Amino acid sequence: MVTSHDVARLAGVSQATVSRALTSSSKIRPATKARVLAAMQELNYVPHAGAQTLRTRRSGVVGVVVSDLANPFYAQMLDELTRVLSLAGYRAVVWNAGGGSHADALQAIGENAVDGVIFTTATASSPELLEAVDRNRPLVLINRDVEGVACDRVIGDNAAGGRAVADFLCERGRTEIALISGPAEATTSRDRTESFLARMRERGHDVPEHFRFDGAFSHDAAAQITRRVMTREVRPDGIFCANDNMAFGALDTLREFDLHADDCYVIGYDDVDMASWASFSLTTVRQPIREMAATGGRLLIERINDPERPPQTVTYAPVMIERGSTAGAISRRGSFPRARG
Amino acid sequence: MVTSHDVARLAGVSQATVSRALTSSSKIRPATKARVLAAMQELNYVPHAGAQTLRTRRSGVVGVVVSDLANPFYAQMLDELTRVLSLAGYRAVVWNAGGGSHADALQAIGENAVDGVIFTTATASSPELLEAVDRNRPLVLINRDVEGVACDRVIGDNAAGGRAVADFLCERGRTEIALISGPAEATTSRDRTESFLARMRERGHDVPEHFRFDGAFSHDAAAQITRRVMTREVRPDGIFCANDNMAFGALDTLREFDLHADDCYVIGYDDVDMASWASFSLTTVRQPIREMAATGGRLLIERINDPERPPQTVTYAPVMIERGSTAGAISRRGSFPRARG
DNA sequence: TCCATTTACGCGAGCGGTTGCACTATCCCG
DNA sequence: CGGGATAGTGCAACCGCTCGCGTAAATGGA
Repeated sequence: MVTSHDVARLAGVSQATVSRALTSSSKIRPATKARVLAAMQELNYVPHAGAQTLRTRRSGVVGVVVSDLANPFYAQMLDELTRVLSLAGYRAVVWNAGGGSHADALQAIGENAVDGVIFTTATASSPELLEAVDRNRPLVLINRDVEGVACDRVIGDNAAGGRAVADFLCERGRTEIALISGPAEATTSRDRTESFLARMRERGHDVPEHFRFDGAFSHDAAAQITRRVMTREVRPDGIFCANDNMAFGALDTLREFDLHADDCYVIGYDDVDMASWASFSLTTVRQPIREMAATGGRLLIERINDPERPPQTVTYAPVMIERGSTAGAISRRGSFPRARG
Repeated sequence: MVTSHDVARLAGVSQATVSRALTSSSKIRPATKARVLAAMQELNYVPHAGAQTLRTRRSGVVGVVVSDLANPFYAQMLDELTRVLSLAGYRAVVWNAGGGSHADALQAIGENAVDGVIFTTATASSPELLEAVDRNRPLVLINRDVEGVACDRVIGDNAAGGRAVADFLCERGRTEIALISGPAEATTSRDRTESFLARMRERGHDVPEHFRFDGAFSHDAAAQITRRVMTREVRPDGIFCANDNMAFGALDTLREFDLHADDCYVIGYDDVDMASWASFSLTTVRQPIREMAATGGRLLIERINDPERPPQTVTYAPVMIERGSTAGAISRRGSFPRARG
């Protein structure tokens, strides 16, 4: 391995000067800097990241915690995050879902392996998280509102989104609605569904227990639930899914049964890219995923550079996007269910 | 920040002994180890990753280069990779696509910031890559066959897959085929399409120039191309897309036009999760994505632990998966949801 | 031309761990 | 009960880089 000493020897300067040629802050004569850089080039010198981290307490790495990359919402989020972070000169290490990824990420920040962490997972608080916040670790929560925790976050107004869906459905005369929510721990799902239910109740169209389901944010679970509910005696004329991924599952099942928007509206949440594909044409509530990701990245970097900055919360207003899955006349067109297995 | 010295003081041992309590290899009396661990616990001690890397020349991090997380193929690949790597005690840093990500990743390995790199991008060779291989850096290529480069790789037999598609189509009597290939640099696309074209020619059904397109692995580009080709005087009765993502685009357009498998088969490549969704029901060539990812992870770790191990190539045989997008006998049904532009 | 001021570079002390070596305490066996 | 082997711990030298301090060189003004 070639070190700064080797470069120094070749360039005829001290090792410290080699270091100065790298850190733009320190003063060095242009001529010598050029000589050093030439020597680096010749030797193919690359500074040792670990050594730099050890001295500077900066790793140039940030952690990103996602919960399921098979879910396009997280994939798009990560896509944008890696993009903006690398533009800002940071690398991104990714923790994927399951089990201990939160604790792992917080441990990594303790190890000085990462300069900060972005959580995109929608689960609630945890002792480790609170402790990390207490220690003033640079943390950003995207799409996850933990009350009373002083840290940066960027969120969509899920409660407003849920109400918008209720209003939309009622105004179209669809009031027999099935609700497929996400996992109980996910605050995003809770906010969306609770405000949805409250608004439906306000409007006099309470959603009965037997029309409420937990789809765990999963395509297959939602498809299954839809199958169950659409083969019942009393069927809904609309389904609200707490995210797009589940809505795709619902649409898949309806398509199997040869059912249409006429028969049953489907509404999702997030507006991932696929929602606009012709095969789905999904009515949904738009969250500006890429913008939220970019903002999250920005907030984290600002905080890394200024740990004393007061925490900020950036909120995005939801926007109903109307597409084919809620198009068509209000009246039902019979002839169902007709399952194909 | 609490260091091993602090722990040593509290536990009444030397700093070196604290270190020994961490590295399982070194000998230490169980009693003292327990005392040290207790002290660590009390002080919330976490070893400094950078310092460890500096001494041991191991970072416990591996790099993963992907080219587009909005493409579910890469998302699933990364999903599995992060899973197996974290199981093996490694963190994963992700480079995303565009421009310099290859060079960045190879630089990171030079910085000792990562112990190895997995490339999942299907582009051809590059000088930097060859140099890194020369230096015996731990590298694994997934889904990317660079000839004459001595490094580990895991690939699907793309040529066999392309031929299988040609045979499948011809045996069904579909011979007016449009081909939507990936970007020219992608060896995977080249292998699939060239062998496909060769086999079609062998069978006496040459694919004319005006039925060959470059869809750049992109959903929207493929949708666009399909729109163009299906509004011509002479239309194909089948479309072979070099990956599933483009096939979804083709299906979307066919659906807009209210066309069905009767009118035009669609075949993709990869068999991502979505391909089996009822809305697509896409006939495709299966690559065992998750298994390939797991194998790639394993190969990299083996090589990190034994740099002298001769490079291995693991090849997976392709499997045609037949679904609705090539089910000719099924009668037309009304399209749902009906697209509204 | 000479002195005061600025600028550029070398020196060396760490950053927080790991590990070879030396030393002591302990053990086993005759 | 004594001597050699062994296990457990401390000491100190690094790993490669950054940066404060001090000095030599360069600069500017009179």
